[in-house]
Amino acid sequence: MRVQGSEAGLAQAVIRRFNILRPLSVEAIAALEQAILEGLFRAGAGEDLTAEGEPVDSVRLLLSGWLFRHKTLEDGRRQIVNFVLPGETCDAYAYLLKTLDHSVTTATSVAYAEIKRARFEKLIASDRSLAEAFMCETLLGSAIQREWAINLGRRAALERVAHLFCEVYERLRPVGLVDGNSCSFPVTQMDLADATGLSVVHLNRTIQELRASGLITLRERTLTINDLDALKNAALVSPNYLQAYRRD
Amino acid sequence: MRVQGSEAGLAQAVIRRFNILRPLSVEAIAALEQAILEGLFRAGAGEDLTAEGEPVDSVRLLLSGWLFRHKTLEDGRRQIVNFVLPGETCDAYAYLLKTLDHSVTTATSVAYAEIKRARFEKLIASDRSLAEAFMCETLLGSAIQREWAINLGRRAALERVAHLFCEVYERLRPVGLVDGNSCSFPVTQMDLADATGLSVVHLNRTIQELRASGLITLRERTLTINDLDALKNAALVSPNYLQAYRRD
DNA sequence: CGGCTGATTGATCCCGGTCAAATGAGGTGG
DNA sequence: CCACCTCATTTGACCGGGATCAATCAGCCG
Repeated sequence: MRVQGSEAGLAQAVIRRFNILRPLSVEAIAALEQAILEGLFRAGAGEDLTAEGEPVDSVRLLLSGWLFRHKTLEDGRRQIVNFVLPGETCDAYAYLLKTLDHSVTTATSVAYAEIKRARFEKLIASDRSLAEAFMCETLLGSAIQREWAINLGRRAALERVAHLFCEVYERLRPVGLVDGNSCSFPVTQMDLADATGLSVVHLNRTIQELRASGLITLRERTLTINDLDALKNAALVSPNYLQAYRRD
Repeated sequence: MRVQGSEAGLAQAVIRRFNILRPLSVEAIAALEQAILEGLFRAGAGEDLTAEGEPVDSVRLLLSGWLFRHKTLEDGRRQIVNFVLPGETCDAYAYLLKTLDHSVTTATSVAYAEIKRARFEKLIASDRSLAEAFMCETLLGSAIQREWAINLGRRAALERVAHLFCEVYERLRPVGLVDGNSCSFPVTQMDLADATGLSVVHLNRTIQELRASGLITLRERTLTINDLDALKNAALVSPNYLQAYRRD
Protein backbone atom coordinates (compact mmCIF):
# COMPACT_ATOMS: atom_id res chain seq x y z
CA MET A 1 0.00 0.00 0.00
CA ARG A 2 1.38 3.34 -1.04
CA VAL A 3 1.46 5.90 1.72
CA GLN A 4 -0.16 9.25 1.13
CA GLY A 5 0.51 12.59 2.76
CA SER A 6 3.28 13.85 4.97
CA GLU A 7 5.20 11.31 6.97
CA ALA A 8 8.07 13.24 8.46
CA GLY A 9 9.87 11.43 11.24
CA LEU A 10 9.37 8.02 9.70
CA ALA A 11 12.88 8.09 8.28
CA GLN A 12 14.41 8.72 11.71
CA ALA A 13 15.37 5.12 12.48
CA VAL A 14 17.14 4.72 9.16
CA ILE A 15 19.02 7.99 9.41
CA ARG A 16 20.02 7.30 12.97
CA ARG A 17 21.33 3.88 12.06
CA PHE A 18 23.19 5.00 8.96
CA ASN A 19 24.76 7.82 10.83
CA ILE A 20 26.25 5.31 13.23
CA LEU A 21 27.54 3.07 10.44
CA ARG A 22 29.19 6.02 8.67
CA PRO A 23 29.09 9.62 9.78
CA LEU A 24 26.97 11.29 7.11
CA SER A 25 27.10 14.83 5.84
CA VAL A 26 24.02 17.03 6.03
CA GLU A 27 23.63 16.70 2.27
CA ALA A 28 23.84 12.92 2.39
CA ILE A 29 21.18 12.76 5.06
CA ALA A 30 18.95 15.01 3.02
CA ALA A 31 19.45 12.90 -0.08
CA LEU A 32 18.70 9.72 1.81
CA GLU A 33 15.61 11.19 3.40
CA GLN A 34 14.47 12.44 0.04
CA ALA A 35 14.81 8.99 -1.52
CA ILE A 36 12.92 7.46 1.35
CA LEU A 37 10.02 9.89 1.17
CA GLU A 38 9.65 9.26 -2.54
CA GLY A 39 8.67 5.64 -2.04
CA LEU A 40 6.84 5.14 1.25
CA PHE A 41 4.75 2.01 1.68
CA ARG A 42 2.90 0.20 4.41
CA ALA A 43 1.93 -3.42 4.80
CA GLY A 44 -0.03 -5.44 7.34
CA ALA A 45 1.22 -8.30 9.46
CA GLY A 46 1.80 -11.63 7.77
CA GLU A 47 2.31 -10.29 4.27
CA ASP A 48 5.07 -11.54 2.00
CA LEU A 49 7.24 -8.72 0.72
CA THR A 50 9.35 -10.92 -1.52
CA ALA A 51 9.38 -14.64 -2.11
CA GLU A 52 12.28 -17.00 -2.69
CA GLY A 53 13.09 -17.38 -6.35
CA GLU A 54 11.81 -13.96 -7.37
CA PRO A 55 14.07 -11.36 -8.91
CA VAL A 56 14.37 -8.09 -7.02
CA ASP A 57 14.79 -4.71 -8.64
CA SER A 58 14.71 -2.41 -5.69
CA VAL A 59 16.13 -1.83 -2.24
CA ARG A 60 13.90 -1.58 0.79
CA LEU A 61 14.50 0.28 4.01
CA LEU A 62 12.44 -0.76 6.99
CA LEU A 63 11.12 2.30 8.81
CA SER A 64 8.94 0.69 11.48
CA GLY A 65 7.80 -2.79 12.41
CA TRP A 66 9.59 -6.11 12.03
CA LEU A 67 10.25 -8.38 9.08
CA PHE A 68 11.77 -11.79 9.01
CA ARG A 69 13.78 -13.60 6.38
CA HIS A 70 12.98 -17.26 6.11
CA LYS A 71 13.50 -20.40 4.08
CA THR A 72 11.35 -23.50 3.93
CA LEU A 73 12.19 -27.09 3.06
CA GLU A 74 9.98 -29.12 0.75
CA ASP A 75 8.33 -30.87 3.65
CA GLY A 76 7.41 -27.67 5.43
CA ARG A 77 10.19 -27.32 7.95
CA ARG A 78 10.88 -23.62 8.18
CA GLN A 79 13.85 -21.64 9.41
CA ILE A 80 13.76 -17.95 10.12
CA VAL A 81 17.29 -16.99 9.19
CA ASN A 82 17.17 -13.42 10.44
CA PHE A 83 14.96 -10.57 11.50
CA VAL A 84 14.92 -7.17 9.85
CA LEU A 85 14.49 -4.47 12.47
CA PRO A 86 13.52 -0.81 12.07
CA GLY A 87 16.22 1.23 10.37
CA GLU A 88 17.76 -1.80 8.69
CA THR A 89 18.10 -2.29 4.97
CA CYS A 90 16.29 -5.15 3.41
CA ASP A 91 18.29 -6.03 0.32
CA ALA A 92 20.96 -3.56 -0.64
CA TYR A 93 22.52 -4.48 -3.96
CA ALA A 94 20.42 -7.66 -4.19
CA TYR A 95 19.33 -6.70 -7.70
CA LEU A 96 22.78 -7.84 -8.80
CA LEU A 97 21.75 -11.44 -8.22
CA LYS A 98 19.35 -13.22 -10.48
CA THR A 99 16.79 -14.12 -7.85
CA LEU A 100 16.35 -14.01 -4.12
CA ASP A 101 17.38 -17.10 -2.16
CA HIS A 102 14.90 -16.56 0.66
CA SER A 103 11.54 -15.00 1.44
CA VAL A 104 10.83 -11.87 3.41
CA THR A 105 7.60 -11.62 5.40
CA THR A 106 6.19 -8.99 7.74
CA ALA A 107 5.98 -10.02 11.38
CA THR A 108 3.97 -6.92 12.23
CA SER A 109 2.41 -4.13 10.29
CA VAL A 110 5.28 -2.16 8.84
CA ALA A 111 6.27 1.01 7.08
CA TYR A 112 9.07 0.84 4.59
CA ALA A 113 10.65 2.77 1.78
CA GLU A 114 11.22 1.21 -1.59
CA ILE A 115 14.01 2.61 -3.72
CA LYS A 116 14.16 1.41 -7.30
CA ARG A 117 17.48 0.17 -8.58
CA ALA A 118 18.22 3.15 -10.83
CA ARG A 119 17.29 5.58 -8.08
CA PHE A 120 19.39 3.65 -5.59
CA GLU A 121 22.43 3.64 -7.82
CA LYS A 122 22.10 7.36 -8.33
CA LEU A 123 21.86 7.81 -4.58
CA ILE A 124 24.99 5.86 -3.73
CA ALA A 125 26.89 7.43 -6.60
CA SER A 126 26.15 10.85 -5.14
CA ASP A 127 27.87 10.25 -1.82
CA ARG A 128 30.73 8.00 -0.83
CA SER A 129 29.67 7.67 2.82
CA LEU A 130 26.18 6.62 1.82
CA ALA A 131 27.54 3.91 -0.46
CA GLU A 132 29.79 2.72 2.33
CA ALA A 133 26.93 2.73 4.82
CA PHE A 134 24.85 0.51 2.55
CA MET A 135 27.89 -1.69 2.13
CA CYS A 136 28.26 -1.88 5.90
CA GLU A 137 24.62 -2.90 6.14
CA THR A 138 25.37 -5.86 3.93
CA LEU A 139 28.54 -6.81 5.78
CA LEU A 140 26.88 -6.49 9.16
CA GLY A 141 24.07 -8.70 7.94
CA SER A 142 26.65 -11.32 7.01
CA ALA A 143 28.28 -11.08 10.41
CA ILE A 144 24.93 -11.55 12.12
CA GLN A 145 24.20 -14.46 9.85
CA ARG A 146 27.45 -16.13 10.88
CA GLU A 147 26.59 -15.63 14.51
CA TRP A 148 23.26 -17.33 13.86
CA ALA A 149 25.17 -20.28 12.48
CA ILE A 150 27.05 -20.84 15.71
CA ASN A 151 23.85 -20.14 17.60
CA LEU A 152 21.99 -22.87 15.73
CA GLY A 153 24.92 -25.25 15.51
CA ARG A 154 26.55 -25.05 18.89
CA ARG A 155 24.43 -23.34 21.51
CA ALA A 156 21.96 -25.27 23.70
CA ALA A 157 18.31 -24.27 23.73
CA LEU A 158 18.48 -21.89 26.66
CA GLU A 159 21.63 -20.23 25.40
CA ARG A 160 20.14 -19.90 21.95
CA VAL A 161 17.01 -18.12 23.08
CA ALA A 162 18.93 -15.95 25.51
CA HIS A 163 21.33 -15.04 22.73
CA LEU A 164 18.53 -14.04 20.40
CA PHE A 165 17.05 -11.80 23.06
CA CYS A 166 20.39 -10.12 23.66
CA GLU A 167 21.00 -9.63 19.98
CA VAL A 168 17.63 -8.09 19.23
CA TYR A 169 17.98 -5.83 22.25
CA GLU A 170 21.40 -4.63 21.10
CA ARG A 171 20.21 -4.13 17.56
CA LEU A 172 17.22 -2.07 18.67
CA ARG A 173 19.16 0.07 21.09
CA PRO A 174 21.13 2.25 18.66
CA VAL A 175 17.99 3.25 16.76
CA GLY A 176 16.35 4.37 19.97
CA LEU A 177 13.82 1.58 20.29
CA VAL A 178 14.92 0.41 23.70
CA ASP A 179 13.05 1.98 26.58
CA GLY A 180 14.83 1.45 29.89
CA ASN A 181 15.48 -2.26 29.83
CA SER A 182 12.49 -3.09 27.67
CA CYS A 183 11.85 -3.33 23.98
CA SER A 184 9.08 -4.44 21.71
CA PHE A 185 9.20 -8.09 20.79
CA PRO A 186 6.25 -8.66 18.48
CA VAL A 187 6.89 -12.25 17.48
CA THR A 188 4.84 -15.35 18.21
CA GLN A 189 6.42 -18.32 19.91
CA MET A 190 6.00 -20.24 16.70
CA ASP A 191 8.18 -17.71 14.89
CA LEU A 192 10.65 -17.70 17.75
CA ALA A 193 10.86 -21.47 17.53
CA ASP A 194 11.60 -21.26 13.82
CA ALA A 195 14.25 -18.63 14.48
CA THR A 196 16.03 -20.74 17.09
CA GLY A 197 15.65 -24.10 15.39
CA LEU A 198 13.58 -25.48 18.24
CA SER A 199 10.10 -26.97 18.44
CA VAL A 200 7.34 -24.69 19.72
CA VAL A 201 6.85 -26.87 22.76
CA HIS A 202 10.46 -26.79 23.78
CA LEU A 203 10.78 -23.11 23.01
CA ASN A 204 7.87 -22.46 25.33
CA ARG A 205 9.54 -24.42 28.11
CA THR A 206 12.81 -22.63 27.51
CA ILE A 207 11.15 -19.24 27.81
CA GLN A 208 9.52 -20.31 31.03
CA GLU A 209 12.91 -21.33 32.31
CA LEU A 210 14.30 -17.90 31.45
CA ARG A 211 11.32 -16.31 33.16
CA ALA A 212 11.69 -18.49 36.24
CA SER A 213 15.35 -17.57 36.56
CA GLY A 214 14.30 -13.94 36.64
CA LEU A 215 16.46 -12.97 33.68
CA ILE A 216 13.65 -11.75 31.46
CA THR A 217 10.02 -10.83 31.34
CA LEU A 218 8.13 -11.44 28.11
CA ARG A 219 4.53 -10.27 28.18
CA GLU A 220 2.20 -8.70 25.69
CA ARG A 221 4.80 -8.54 22.95
CA THR A 222 7.25 -6.74 25.20
CA LEU A 223 10.61 -8.08 26.25
CA THR A 224 12.15 -6.83 29.47
CA ILE A 225 15.68 -7.83 30.27
CA ASN A 226 16.04 -7.71 34.02
CA ASP A 227 19.76 -8.34 34.11
CA LEU A 228 21.52 -7.81 30.82
CA ASP A 229 24.93 -8.96 31.99
CA ALA A 230 23.53 -12.14 33.45
CA LEU A 231 21.56 -12.81 30.29
CA LYS A 232 24.61 -12.25 28.12
CA ASN A 233 26.47 -14.60 30.35
CA ALA A 234 23.83 -17.27 30.01
CA ALA A 235 23.90 -16.76 26.25
CA LEU A 236 27.68 -16.86 25.83
CA VAL A 237 27.40 -13.74 23.69
CA SER A 238 30.23 -13.17 21.24
CA PRO A 239 31.86 -9.78 21.59
CA ASN A 240 32.72 -8.77 18.05
CA TYR A 241 29.90 -9.31 15.66
CA LEU A 242 27.87 -6.17 16.26
CA GLN A 243 30.89 -3.92 16.64
CA ALA A 244 30.14 -1.79 13.62
CA TYR A 245 27.57 -0.07 15.72
CA ARG A 246 30.36 1.43 17.73
CA ARG A 247 31.83 4.47 16.16
CA ASP A 248 35.53 5.09 16.12
CA MET B 1 55.10 -16.54 2.99
CA ARG B 2 55.63 -14.34 0.01
CA VAL B 3 55.76 -16.23 -3.28
CA GLN B 4 58.71 -15.67 -5.58
CA GLY B 5 58.99 -16.17 -9.29
CA SER B 6 56.47 -16.66 -12.04
CA GLU B 7 53.17 -18.16 -11.07
CA ALA B 8 51.04 -17.94 -14.17
CA GLY B 9 47.89 -20.05 -14.05
CA LEU B 10 47.42 -19.59 -10.35
CA ALA B 11 44.87 -16.88 -10.97
CA GLN B 12 42.76 -19.13 -13.18
CA ALA B 13 40.21 -20.19 -10.56
CA VAL B 14 39.52 -16.61 -9.57
CA ILE B 15 39.19 -15.37 -13.12
CA ARG B 16 36.96 -18.25 -14.06
CA ARG B 17 34.70 -17.62 -11.13
CA PHE B 18 34.52 -13.86 -11.57
CA ASN B 19 33.75 -14.28 -15.21
CA ILE B 20 30.70 -16.29 -14.28
CA LEU B 21 29.52 -13.80 -11.70
CA ARG B 22 29.86 -10.92 -14.17
CA PRO B 23 31.09 -11.19 -17.73
CA LEU B 24 34.42 -9.34 -17.62
CA SER B 25 36.14 -7.42 -20.35
CA VAL B 26 39.65 -8.39 -21.43
CA GLU B 27 40.98 -5.29 -19.71
CA ALA B 28 39.19 -6.11 -16.47
CA ILE B 29 40.61 -9.61 -16.47
CA ALA B 30 44.08 -8.24 -17.07
CA ALA B 31 43.71 -5.73 -14.26
CA LEU B 32 42.47 -8.41 -11.89
CA GLU B 33 45.26 -10.78 -12.81
CA GLN B 34 47.77 -8.00 -12.39
CA ALA B 35 46.51 -7.20 -8.90
CA ILE B 36 46.64 -10.87 -7.97
CA LEU B 37 50.20 -11.37 -9.19
CA GLU B 38 51.38 -8.37 -7.22
CA GLY B 39 50.59 -10.01 -3.90
CA LEU B 40 50.96 -13.77 -4.05
CA PHE B 41 51.32 -15.69 -0.82
CA ARG B 42 51.35 -19.25 0.40
CA ALA B 43 50.55 -20.77 3.76
CA GLY B 44 50.64 -24.23 5.24
CA ALA B 45 47.74 -26.21 6.66
CA GLY B 46 46.38 -25.16 10.02
CA GLU B 47 47.55 -21.57 9.92
CA ASP B 48 45.35 -18.68 11.00
CA LEU B 49 45.04 -16.05 8.29
CA THR B 50 42.99 -13.67 10.39
CA ALA B 51 41.61 -13.92 13.89
CA GLU B 52 38.31 -12.71 15.30
CA GLY B 53 38.58 -9.22 16.70
CA GLU B 54 41.38 -8.13 14.41
CA PRO B 55 40.99 -5.28 11.97
CA VAL B 56 41.50 -6.12 8.31
CA ASP B 57 43.01 -3.79 5.78
CA SER B 58 43.16 -5.97 2.71
CA VAL B 59 41.13 -8.30 0.55
CA ARG B 60 42.24 -11.86 -0.06
CA LEU B 61 41.53 -14.07 -3.03
CA LEU B 62 41.97 -17.78 -2.55
CA LEU B 63 43.81 -19.31 -5.48
CA SER B 64 44.19 -22.90 -4.34
CA GLY B 65 43.46 -24.93 -1.24
CA TRP B 66 40.68 -24.56 1.29
CA LEU B 67 40.06 -22.15 4.15
CA PHE B 68 37.37 -22.17 6.74
CA ARG B 69 35.69 -19.39 8.66
CA HIS B 70 34.95 -20.26 12.24
CA LYS B 71 33.82 -18.91 15.58
CA THR B 72 34.41 -20.33 19.02
CA LEU B 73 32.46 -19.97 22.26
CA GLU B 74 34.24 -19.26 25.53
CA ASP B 75 34.02 -22.88 26.56
CA GLY B 76 35.62 -24.15 23.38
CA ARG B 77 32.61 -25.19 21.35
CA ARG B 78 33.49 -24.30 17.78
CA GLN B 79 31.38 -23.75 14.69
CA ILE B 80 32.78 -23.64 11.20
CA VAL B 81 30.41 -21.15 9.61
CA ASN B 82 31.62 -21.55 6.05
CA PHE B 83 34.37 -22.80 3.81
CA VAL B 84 36.32 -20.64 1.40
CA LEU B 85 37.00 -22.58 -1.79
CA PRO B 86 39.47 -21.84 -4.60
CA GLY B 87 38.50 -18.79 -6.61
CA GLU B 88 36.45 -17.31 -3.80
CA THR B 89 37.07 -13.98 -2.18
CA CYS B 90 37.91 -13.95 1.46
CA ASP B 91 36.76 -10.58 2.74
CA ALA B 92 35.79 -8.10 0.07
CA TYR B 93 35.06 -4.69 1.58
CA ALA B 94 35.62 -6.04 5.09
CA TYR B 95 38.02 -3.19 5.81
CA LEU B 96 34.91 -1.02 6.17
CA LEU B 97 34.14 -2.73 9.47
CA LYS B 98 36.15 -2.10 12.56
CA THR B 99 37.19 -5.67 13.20
CA LEU B 100 36.47 -9.13 11.93
CA ASP B 101 33.73 -11.10 13.67
CA HIS B 102 35.23 -14.49 12.95
CA SER B 103 38.53 -16.24 12.31
CA VAL B 104 39.84 -17.64 9.05
CA THR B 105 42.12 -20.67 9.10
CA THR B 106 43.71 -22.77 6.39
CA ALA B 107 42.37 -26.30 6.08
CA THR B 108 45.12 -27.24 3.63
CA SER B 109 48.19 -25.57 2.34
CA VAL B 110 46.99 -22.68 0.22
CA ALA B 111 47.96 -20.04 -2.27
CA TYR B 112 46.24 -16.71 -2.08
CA ALA B 113 46.53 -13.16 -3.28
CA GLU B 114 46.41 -10.28 -0.90
CA ILE B 115 45.25 -6.94 -2.21
CA LYS B 116 45.68 -3.96 0.05
CA ARG B 117 42.71 -1.71 0.60
CA ALA B 118 43.96 1.20 -1.46
CA ARG B 119 44.95 -1.08 -4.31
CA PHE B 120 41.60 -2.84 -4.11
CA GLU B 121 39.66 0.39 -4.22
CA LYS B 122 41.63 1.50 -7.23
CA LEU B 123 40.90 -1.82 -8.89
CA ILE B 124 37.14 -1.70 -8.42
CA ALA B 125 37.03 1.95 -9.36
CA SER B 126 38.63 1.08 -12.69
CA ASP B 127 35.91 -1.27 -13.85
CA ARG B 128 32.23 -1.44 -13.05
CA SER B 129 31.91 -5.19 -13.73
CA LEU B 130 34.77 -5.97 -11.39
CA ALA B 131 33.17 -3.96 -8.61
CA GLU B 132 29.91 -5.74 -9.21
CA ALA B 133 31.60 -9.13 -9.23
CA PHE B 134 33.16 -8.44 -5.85
CA MET B 135 29.77 -7.29 -4.65
CA CYS B 136 28.24 -10.52 -5.94
CA GLU B 137 30.85 -12.46 -4.01
CA THR B 138 29.67 -10.80 -0.85
CA LEU B 139 26.00 -11.34 -1.62
CA LEU B 140 26.53 -14.95 -2.58
CA GLY B 141 28.39 -15.50 0.65
CA SER B 142 25.38 -14.14 2.51
CA ALA B 143 23.04 -16.44 0.61
CA ILE B 144 25.21 -19.45 1.45
CA GLN B 145 25.32 -18.34 5.05
CA ARG B 146 21.53 -18.27 5.17
CA GLU B 147 21.39 -21.74 3.72
CA TRP B 148 23.73 -22.89 6.46
CA ALA B 149 21.28 -21.50 8.99
CA ILE B 150 18.46 -23.72 7.78
CA ASN B 151 20.93 -26.55 7.47
CA LEU B 152 21.95 -26.24 11.09
CA GLY B 153 18.53 -25.34 12.39
CA ARG B 154 16.19 -27.63 10.56
CA ARG B 155 17.92 -30.47 8.75
CA ALA B 156 18.59 -33.83 10.43
CA ALA B 157 22.14 -35.14 10.65
CA LEU B 158 22.09 -37.18 7.45
CA GLU B 159 20.43 -34.40 5.47
CA ARG B 160 22.90 -31.90 6.84
CA VAL B 161 25.98 -33.81 5.82
CA ALA B 162 24.50 -34.72 2.45
CA HIS B 163 23.66 -31.07 1.91
CA LEU B 164 27.17 -29.94 2.68
CA PHE B 165 28.59 -32.45 0.21
CA CYS B 166 26.21 -31.25 -2.51
CA GLU B 167 27.01 -27.63 -1.81
CA VAL B 168 30.76 -28.04 -1.91
CA TYR B 169 30.49 -30.07 -5.08
CA GLU B 170 28.39 -27.40 -6.77
CA ARG B 171 30.70 -24.66 -5.60
CA LEU B 172 33.77 -26.42 -6.91
CA ARG B 173 32.25 -27.33 -10.25
CA PRO B 174 32.20 -23.90 -11.91
CA VAL B 175 35.87 -23.30 -11.18
CA GLY B 176 36.78 -26.60 -12.82
CA LEU B 177 37.70 -28.50 -9.68
CA VAL B 178 35.24 -31.31 -10.18
CA ASP B 179 36.65 -34.30 -12.02
CA GLY B 180 33.90 -36.61 -13.25
CA ASN B 181 31.82 -37.08 -10.13
CA SER B 182 34.69 -36.58 -7.74
CA CYS B 183 36.27 -33.64 -6.04
CA SER B 184 38.86 -32.99 -3.43
CA PHE B 185 37.53 -32.88 0.09
CA PRO B 186 40.52 -32.19 2.29
CA VAL B 187 38.81 -31.79 5.63
CA THR B 188 39.05 -33.93 8.75
CA GLN B 189 35.95 -35.41 10.30
CA MET B 190 36.49 -33.14 13.24
CA ASP B 191 36.21 -30.12 11.00
CA LEU B 192 33.24 -31.62 9.24
CA ALA B 193 31.56 -32.14 12.58
CA ASP B 194 32.12 -28.51 13.48
CA ALA B 195 30.73 -27.44 10.13
CA THR B 196 27.55 -29.45 10.53
CA GLY B 197 27.01 -28.82 14.22
CA LEU B 198 27.35 -32.50 15.09
CA SER B 199 29.69 -34.42 17.38
CA VAL B 200 32.61 -36.21 15.74
CA VAL B 201 31.21 -39.55 16.77
CA HIS B 202 27.83 -38.96 15.24
CA LEU B 203 29.31 -37.38 12.16
CA ASN B 204 31.39 -40.49 11.64
CA ARG B 205 28.30 -42.69 11.89
CA THR B 206 26.41 -40.44 9.54
CA ILE B 207 29.14 -40.66 6.92
CA GLN B 208 29.14 -44.41 7.26
CA GLU B 209 25.41 -44.37 6.68
CA LEU B 210 25.90 -42.33 3.51
CA ARG B 211 28.60 -44.72 2.40
CA ALA B 212 26.45 -47.76 3.14
CA SER B 213 23.58 -46.34 1.11
CA GLY B 214 25.98 -46.07 -1.82
CA LEU B 215 25.41 -42.35 -2.29
CA ILE B 216 28.98 -41.28 -1.74
CA THR B 217 32.53 -42.48 -1.42
CA LEU B 218 34.88 -40.53 0.82
CA ARG B 219 38.42 -41.81 0.84
CA GLU B 220 41.81 -40.25 1.05
CA ARG B 221 40.50 -36.70 1.07
CA THR B 222 38.45 -37.31 -2.06
CA LEU B 223 34.68 -37.14 -2.24
CA THR B 224 32.91 -39.11 -4.96
CA ILE B 225 29.22 -38.56 -5.43
CA ASN B 226 27.83 -41.71 -6.95
CA ASP B 227 24.34 -40.40 -7.56
CA LEU B 228 24.05 -36.63 -7.40
CA ASP B 229 20.28 -36.49 -7.83
CA ALA B 230 19.74 -39.06 -5.10
CA LEU B 231 22.11 -37.20 -2.79
CA LYS B 232 20.38 -33.89 -3.45
CA ASN B 233 17.13 -35.60 -2.73
CA ALA B 234 18.39 -36.96 0.55
CA ALA B 235 19.68 -33.49 1.40
CA LEU B 236 16.52 -31.56 0.51
CA VAL B 237 18.69 -29.14 -1.40
CA SER B 238 17.24 -25.68 -1.92
CA PRO B 239 17.15 -24.62 -5.54
CA ASN B 240 17.87 -20.90 -5.47
CA TYR B 241 20.81 -20.06 -3.29
CA LEU B 242 23.66 -20.76 -5.68
CA GLN B 243 21.89 -19.39 -8.72
CA ALA B 244 24.28 -16.55 -9.31
CA TYR B 245 26.60 -19.08 -10.82
CA ARG B 246 24.22 -19.39 -13.72
CA ARG B 247 24.60 -16.71 -16.26
CA ASP B 248 21.62 -15.05 -17.90
C1' DC C 1 -21.70 -18.47 21.57
C1' DG C 2 -18.48 -20.98 18.45
C1' DG C 3 -14.33 -20.92 15.88
C1' DC C 4 -9.49 -19.67 15.58
C1' DT C 5 -4.95 -18.69 16.78
C1' DG C 6 -1.42 -18.79 20.25
C1' DA C 7 0.33 -20.33 24.87
C1' DT C 8 0.84 -24.00 28.03
C1' DT C 9 1.21 -28.66 30.06
C1' DG C 10 1.90 -33.77 30.23
C1' DA C 11 3.67 -38.12 28.65
C1' DT C 12 6.63 -40.66 25.80
C1' DC C 13 10.28 -41.48 22.56
C1' DC C 14 14.50 -41.17 19.95
C1' DC C 15 18.22 -38.71 17.70
C1' DG C 16 22.36 -37.39 18.62
C1' DG C 17 25.66 -36.28 22.61
C1' DT C 18 29.06 -38.06 25.84
C1' DC C 19 32.45 -41.14 27.65
C1' DA C 20 35.75 -44.51 26.83
C1' DA C 21 38.49 -47.45 24.31
C1' DA C 22 40.30 -49.67 20.16
C1' DT C 23 42.15 -49.48 15.60
C1' DG C 24 44.79 -47.34 11.78
C1' DA C 25 47.97 -44.45 9.51
C1' DG C 26 51.67 -41.72 9.00
C1' DG C 27 56.04 -39.76 10.88
C1' DT C 28 60.32 -39.98 13.40
C1' DG C 29 64.16 -41.25 15.84
C1' DG C 30 67.07 -45.06 17.55
C1' DC D 1 63.56 -51.99 10.29
C1' DC D 2 61.08 -51.46 14.26
C1' DA D 3 59.35 -49.01 18.53
C1' DC D 4 56.87 -45.28 19.60
C1' DC D 5 54.11 -41.17 19.28
C1' DT D 6 50.50 -38.49 17.46
C1' DC D 7 46.51 -37.67 15.13
C1' DA D 8 42.30 -39.35 12.70
C1' DT D 9 38.85 -42.75 12.31
C1' DT D 10 35.94 -46.14 14.20
C1' DT D 11 33.17 -48.80 17.56
C1' DG D 12 30.42 -49.75 21.83
C1' DA D 13 27.52 -48.52 25.69
C1' DC D 14 24.76 -45.31 27.87
C1' DC D 15 22.25 -41.15 28.62
C1' DG D 16 19.66 -36.94 28.13
C1' DG D 17 17.99 -32.78 25.65
C1' DG D 18 14.72 -31.75 22.84
C1' DA D 19 11.12 -33.68 19.43
C1' DT D 20 6.62 -35.50 18.97
C1' DC D 21 1.87 -36.34 20.02
C1' DA D 22 -2.07 -34.86 22.28
C1' DA D 23 -4.88 -32.27 25.14
C1' DT D 24 -6.13 -28.04 27.61
C1' DC D 25 -6.46 -23.24 28.29
C1' DA D 26 -6.79 -18.26 27.11
C1' DG D 27 -7.83 -14.39 24.20
C1' DC D 28 -10.03 -12.42 20.39
C1' DC D 29 -13.17 -11.74 16.79
C1' DG D 30 -17.37 -12.23 14.13
